[in-house]
Amino acid sequence: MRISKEKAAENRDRILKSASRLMRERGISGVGVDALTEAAGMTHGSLYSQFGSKERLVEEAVADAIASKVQELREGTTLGDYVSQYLSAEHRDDPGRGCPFAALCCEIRYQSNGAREHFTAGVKGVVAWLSSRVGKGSKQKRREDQALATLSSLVGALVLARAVNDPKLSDDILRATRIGLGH
Amino acid sequence: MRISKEKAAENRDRILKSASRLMRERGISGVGVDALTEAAGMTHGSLYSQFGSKERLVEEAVADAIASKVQELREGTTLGDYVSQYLSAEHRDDPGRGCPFAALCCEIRYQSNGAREHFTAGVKGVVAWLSSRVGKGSKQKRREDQALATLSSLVGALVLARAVNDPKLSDDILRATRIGLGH
DNA sequence: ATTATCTATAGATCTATAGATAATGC
DNA sequence: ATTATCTATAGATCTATAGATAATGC
Repeated sequence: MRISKEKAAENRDRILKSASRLMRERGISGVGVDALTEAAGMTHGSLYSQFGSKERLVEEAVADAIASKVQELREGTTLGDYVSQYLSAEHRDDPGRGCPFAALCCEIRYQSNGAREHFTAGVKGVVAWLSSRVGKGSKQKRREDQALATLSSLVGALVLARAVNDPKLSDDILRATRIGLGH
Repeated sequence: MRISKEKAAENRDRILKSASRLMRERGISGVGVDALTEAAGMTHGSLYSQFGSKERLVEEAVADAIASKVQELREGTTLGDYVSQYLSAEHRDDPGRGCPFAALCCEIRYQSNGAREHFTAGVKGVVAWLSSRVGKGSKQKRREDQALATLSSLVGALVLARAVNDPKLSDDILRATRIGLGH
């Protein structure tokens, strides 16, 4: 049952998109090759012909997740929009389509150099984006520091809001951090 | 080869302490029952007589890790001390003895209710501690919000500093967040 | 002829249990 | 007699590979 080049490329992309979502929902070590390919409607064999190993799929999926989130930013998002969307209950409750930094920040330490490289490049990209909208009028250096501190707040708040058991505490973390960032 | 009650209690504690450290170093799903007991000088069989399951050991180890970190706080630590120690290169490079929130925040979602409960209670405890030293003179509500935002910044910065591949970026995240918190 | 996918399976690892062992605790 | 530990092993799951299949692409 050989498949056309076009169809094969589609299948590859479907595995990549499923992986990108499942990794964020269940963690990288929490999802096996069976689950990854089954979600794309295939058996695990095709993962190996398309990517060679789980490790390489993870690398591509990390890059893809970050790229598609950065894509969303490009179209004239303001800092205020970004912060309030980032620290919303909707974002907290939908990790699969949410920020890859928040979803993968703890696990990325145990991954391949390639995956960590993509993650790091992604952080630099978002920090650059934030730098251009934060602390208007300040010096370049000061703005980059503010961007780094802002990203830390955002990621920390989201991750903690997802971690705790108590819905009120979770809401409070998001709201208090929003206020702390001036939104 | 039965062991005295005293010795058995010591063994139990040694498993607990190893688990508390290994979980933070390698992640909960990154460490198996063999590694957990071997680090305490025993075979995996004793884990089951002492704790019944990995799940219950994890619950106790989460509670123990948090309790021993809170212990460190009690003795007249200032907010400034806490922040600069928290955001230090030493803390970043020694997760096994570091903050359990930063180490486990992403994985705790997948754990038992018991483990999440201990985590959540720990967060509340540290938030209360921070509330009493933050924004002197402000109203109670405002101080709690500041405490929540501070904890988000701390955890986010540490987790990101550990995640990225680039040592300079990692240092910058810690430094910029320290400045952002006014230290 | 090439190759994307599937099926079957290998080999490693992971959690858990059963039964044996031997010193403690009564 | 009780019980903490060890050893052996079950059973599940995980990553990866080999070989068969069958439609594409030349």
